[in-house]
Amino acid sequence: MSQVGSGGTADAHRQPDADGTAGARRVTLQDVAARAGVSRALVSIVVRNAPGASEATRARVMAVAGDLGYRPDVNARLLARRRSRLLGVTVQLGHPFHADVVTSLYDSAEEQGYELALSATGPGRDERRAVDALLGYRSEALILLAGDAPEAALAAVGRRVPAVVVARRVRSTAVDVVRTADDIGVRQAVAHLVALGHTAIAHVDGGRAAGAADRRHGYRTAMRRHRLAQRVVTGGQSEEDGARAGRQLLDSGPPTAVICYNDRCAVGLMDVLIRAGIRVPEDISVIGFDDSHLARLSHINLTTVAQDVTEMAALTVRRLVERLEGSPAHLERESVLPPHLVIRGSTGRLRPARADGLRTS
Amino acid sequence: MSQVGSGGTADAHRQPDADGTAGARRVTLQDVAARAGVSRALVSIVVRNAPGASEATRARVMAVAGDLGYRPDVNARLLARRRSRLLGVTVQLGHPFHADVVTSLYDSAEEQGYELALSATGPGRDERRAVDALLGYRSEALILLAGDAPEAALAAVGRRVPAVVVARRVRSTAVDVVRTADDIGVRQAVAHLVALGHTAIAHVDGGRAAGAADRRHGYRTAMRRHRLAQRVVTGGQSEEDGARAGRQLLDSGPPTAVICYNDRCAVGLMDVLIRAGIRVPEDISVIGFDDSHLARLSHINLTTVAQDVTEMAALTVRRLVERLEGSPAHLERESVLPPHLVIRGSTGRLRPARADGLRTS
DNA sequence: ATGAAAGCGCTAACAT
DNA sequence: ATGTTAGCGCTTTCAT
Repeated sequence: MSQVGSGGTADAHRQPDADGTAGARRVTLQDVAARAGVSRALVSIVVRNAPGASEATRARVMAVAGDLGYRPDVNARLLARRRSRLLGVTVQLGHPFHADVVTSLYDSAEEQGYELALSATGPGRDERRAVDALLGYRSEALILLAGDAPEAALAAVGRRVPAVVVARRVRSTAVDVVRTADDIGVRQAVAHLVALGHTAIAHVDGGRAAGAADRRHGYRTAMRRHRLAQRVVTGGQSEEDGARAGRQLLDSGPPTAVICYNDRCAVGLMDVLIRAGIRVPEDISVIGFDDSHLARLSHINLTTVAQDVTEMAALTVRRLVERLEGSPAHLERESVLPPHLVIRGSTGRLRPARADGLRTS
Repeated sequence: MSQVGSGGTADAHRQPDADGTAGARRVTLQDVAARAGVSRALVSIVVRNAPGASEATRARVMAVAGDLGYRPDVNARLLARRRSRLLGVTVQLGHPFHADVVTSLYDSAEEQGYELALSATGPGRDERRAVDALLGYRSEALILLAGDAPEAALAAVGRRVPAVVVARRVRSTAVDVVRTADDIGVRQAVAHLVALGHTAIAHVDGGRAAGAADRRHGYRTAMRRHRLAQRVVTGGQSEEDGARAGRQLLDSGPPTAVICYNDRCAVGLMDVLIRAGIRVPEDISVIGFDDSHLARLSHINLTTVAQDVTEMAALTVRRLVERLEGSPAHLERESVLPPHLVIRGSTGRLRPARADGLRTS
């Protein structure tokens, strides 16, 4: 209550610019203890809501703490505690799927009484750097989401601390893996398209991206089973990659349906196609992967293979916690979750005759 | 010394799953010191690369540290140091502009010898929570990027620790602000369109989002100056908002040019327009804001108002460092950076006659 | 129920 | 150049 505005009991009210420098001395446990007339240990008990303090003291201490604007120092806490209860996460900034996963991770972690430490990868900052930072923060375990470290590096990490690699296949047994059955997802996508009457189904793959090999394999297998001609175009994980593939498809005569490595790729592809006058889904059906928020946008309305993000996050955290707390219920290192197809508006029944093909501007 | 582990130089090589639980005991300074036969202080000096150790010792200690896989504990370091040199950042995951800013912040911070702590906001996790986490980590100063906290809360934060709000206007003098001259950006956009012959220029605004009011105001002012009729449509900061606005524009007869609150909004709008058979830029010109990587995608190729992200990041960090280190060169609390228009392919000269308008499907 | 004391892993004077 | 000694802010036995 006292924290909101400018008034209150005023200790917290400071003038950072009065002296130019903002010597914001931290309010410590000691301060609270002194003011409340008790020992630090007792204050510790109270603020942690641990047993061992009378209601009266509890109330008084809490009041003082609030008054002073006391905020526990997480670091000191970690240092003093045997355990840090910190889970480190490497994430690729600006990647919708990662954003979704992290959001779920926050929930799962909190549920289990753990905190999350984030470290971003990006241009000039690879997963290795991110991992180093996380380890330096005393993360007890790592969640590798960024996906751009070589397998050997991942294995090395797994040998130091419990780690789970999310949404990526890894051979090494040094790390746990929680991923989606990518091949099955693509298989479902193919089946859906076949049921709609499509036969000319292309796959814009993800190149060397996480899961790309499996998705490609799933496509090949499914097409073979349906006795259909395969057509794989090199794509990638970004919109730009999808756009490039789209242009290539345009040049070489587009199929009637495309399954893309992921939603971002599909969006890039669709953009190029639509700008060329090809209608989705009337002229061509498009399927993405991830069911990220991109796919759900009303105007995109993309049929896509959904990964069960919530379950992946929950499983990831549970797995790590089990390892950390020594109750290895799961002995297998790999969990493969089934995906499911979310049918939206970007796929449709094959029209006997193509409307008008390209509209030459 | 007996604690080092299982002997040999291969101490770092562990089998986390041998016993089910991964009791990964940390390698401490003490361990290295014992093994190298020197004091902890000396090891500390060496690993920090601080002056006060002979080359010989330095080499030996480093070798041992490498052998043991020693990794300094950032927390303990922070706790022991007078200063933490940690800058906390609230960021909205999955927001392209934020991703760009954070990337630059990492660079600027490193340059100044500071580290970044990230805390994400998202569904079920507001900026307040993120700030709490950051403060708990002992951040010496805060960089508020997420932008969804009420002003009063921001002011409260600024009163506790040096803070700069990025890319958002704030009245309170309790926080520093580094932002772009949003109104000027939009003014440049209008000028560009007018030069191309446009007169029916609409603005899809950002509602209550950061900077939206200024951009709206810039639009109104510019249009008034050019003696053009104003048309403001409610938008928002996401693709979805842009799409909605696009549909509205479609219903009520589209203008010949649109200036959007940001790139994401512009992309959503364009998608809807293009799907309706309207060509960009032949039939309608579209301008975004931010020059995020979205705008640079080859198929989007969006004319947009660029914010100087690099400079914003540098300024933000410098400002904070100045306050922290007591050299308040800048007394003003607010820095407003000039934006500049990046002309790409989504804007073009007005065609005298409209091609064919909507293509009724 | 409360307090005293011993660390957690590190840095920073201050000796030597 | 190297070692000693205090802490940093907190948790945790162990007494009282």
